[in-house]
Amino acid sequence: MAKKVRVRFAPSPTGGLHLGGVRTVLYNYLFAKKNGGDFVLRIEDTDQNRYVAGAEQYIFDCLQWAGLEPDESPIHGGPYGPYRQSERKDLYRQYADKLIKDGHAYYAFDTPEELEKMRHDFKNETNPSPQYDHSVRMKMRNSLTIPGEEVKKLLEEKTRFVIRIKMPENDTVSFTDMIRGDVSFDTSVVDDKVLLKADGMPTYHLAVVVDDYLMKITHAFRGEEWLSSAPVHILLWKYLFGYEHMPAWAHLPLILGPSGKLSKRDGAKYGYPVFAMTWNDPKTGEITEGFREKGFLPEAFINLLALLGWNDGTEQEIFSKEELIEKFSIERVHSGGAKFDYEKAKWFNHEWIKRSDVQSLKYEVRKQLSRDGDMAIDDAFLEKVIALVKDRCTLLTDFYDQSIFLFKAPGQYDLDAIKPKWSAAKAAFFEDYCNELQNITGWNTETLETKFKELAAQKNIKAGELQLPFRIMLVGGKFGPGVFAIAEVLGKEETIRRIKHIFRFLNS
RNA sequence: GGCCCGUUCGUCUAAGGGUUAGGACACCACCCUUUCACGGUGGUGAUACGAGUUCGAAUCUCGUACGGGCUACCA
Repeated sequence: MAKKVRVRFAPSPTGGLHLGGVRTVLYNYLFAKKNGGDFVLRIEDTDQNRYVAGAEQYIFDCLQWAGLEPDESPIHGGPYGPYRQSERKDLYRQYADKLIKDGHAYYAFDTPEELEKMRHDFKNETNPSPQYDHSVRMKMRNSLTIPGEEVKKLLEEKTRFVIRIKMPENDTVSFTDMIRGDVSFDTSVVDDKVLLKADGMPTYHLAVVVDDYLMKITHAFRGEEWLSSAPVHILLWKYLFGYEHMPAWAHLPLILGPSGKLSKRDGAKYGYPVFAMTWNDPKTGEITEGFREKGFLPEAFINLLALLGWNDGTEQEIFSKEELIEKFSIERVHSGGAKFDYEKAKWFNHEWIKRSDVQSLKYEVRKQLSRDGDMAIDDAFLEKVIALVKDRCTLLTDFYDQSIFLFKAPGQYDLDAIKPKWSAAKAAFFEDYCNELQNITGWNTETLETKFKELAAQKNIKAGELQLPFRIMLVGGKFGPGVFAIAEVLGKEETIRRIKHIFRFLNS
């Protein structure tokens, strides 16, 4: 009777959702789907000070865009709600009380000033950042040092207090991480973490354990930055609910920027996006461009994230979401941190655009083309265009530059590319070619090319020398798909019009 | 400083005692194409260092170095 797999992603709504966050979501999601389990989204908004309006909705939107929607969440609902920790506030106190009753936690009345003084007084060469731990707790103002009667009085007077865990002194806490294997900590070196804050809100440490228990979470995946505080959580599980209910842990390697952990703060400065979608910070007014707006396909985004630290053991690199669900295994996640490589990320996107069918790209491409004002675009025509240029687009945004000339005549022409070699003979060629085009039967790439080459041979001009001028006439510059294919899509009337239009410049 | 985690081409990684250490991105060359890409072929390029265990170590052990994370009434 194996328990039903239940996993959760528990972000705090403080800003944009970065690469590492989405990858954590992805691994949770894949693991849940693979094992027929549930994926829950829980909002960890216990810090009023860092709360940012709109961030929660933004996270939902990111998950929706990425196609990683949870089964249970504040908006989807579910049997274990509420899914916002701020709305669960009253739940946590009883667990903190139980810890106190059992001697695993205590009240601490120290003011911020007193804490600061402690850190200052105990600071020295060998201990640059003193902690509130077994070595100092007996020198502080808490229920361990203050007589019971007095503690009672302080509580009755509503003196501000926090509840701290009382870390055992000479114990070893160990657990097996699904990615790293056995990890152990000496409890003497971890501090007496605050579990319940003065405002009555739990800290992450208490909340994560209580909620994982209440929500029947079976597997807990989170970033490696949590590894150091794992002993606190393990102990809390032992004191409160027993190891038999504890989820299996997996601490995911970090995704690194050029120097260290990818930070939410310095998004723009790397030269590539770090957020899934553009984040507009209401506090600073700062706008940080996301992968979606940069022109990434959600399928590609997920694919590249999955492969950042995981592979299926074969040489396959392009995976659909369905394939990922089928092949994913947490044990194959690499344990080392991965530096993010934007070039490779773009390659994934390029591969996905190339493999996407025309239909599925229509919506996005239409959006790109309407960048500078809405355009009436014929559906069938759009399909032809996409088929013609998609292989040369790395980002969705490339569709504009690669194909806008098919919708409106070029704004400028690279005449310098042809003028030096222009001649009366060439001018005559194009004049005759126009006449032939007028009467051509079967307007397609092959016919256009055949006629072009026949005429060139007739006039004794190398066809190659005429192709560049032709390209400039149709495209405006030295880029784009094959000229004859372009002419085919452009159609007879427009092709002739463009040849004649630029013809005038060249003959003058 | 302390604790924890990590370390294979520039980057992401494969290889879980025996391989000419494989692939991908990027880079370079050639081919294709008289545009630019795509594509094709080939190339440069790595087991951090030092000990040990072993017939044999990228792989196991220890030490060193380096990198990262944590060290808040933030998550």
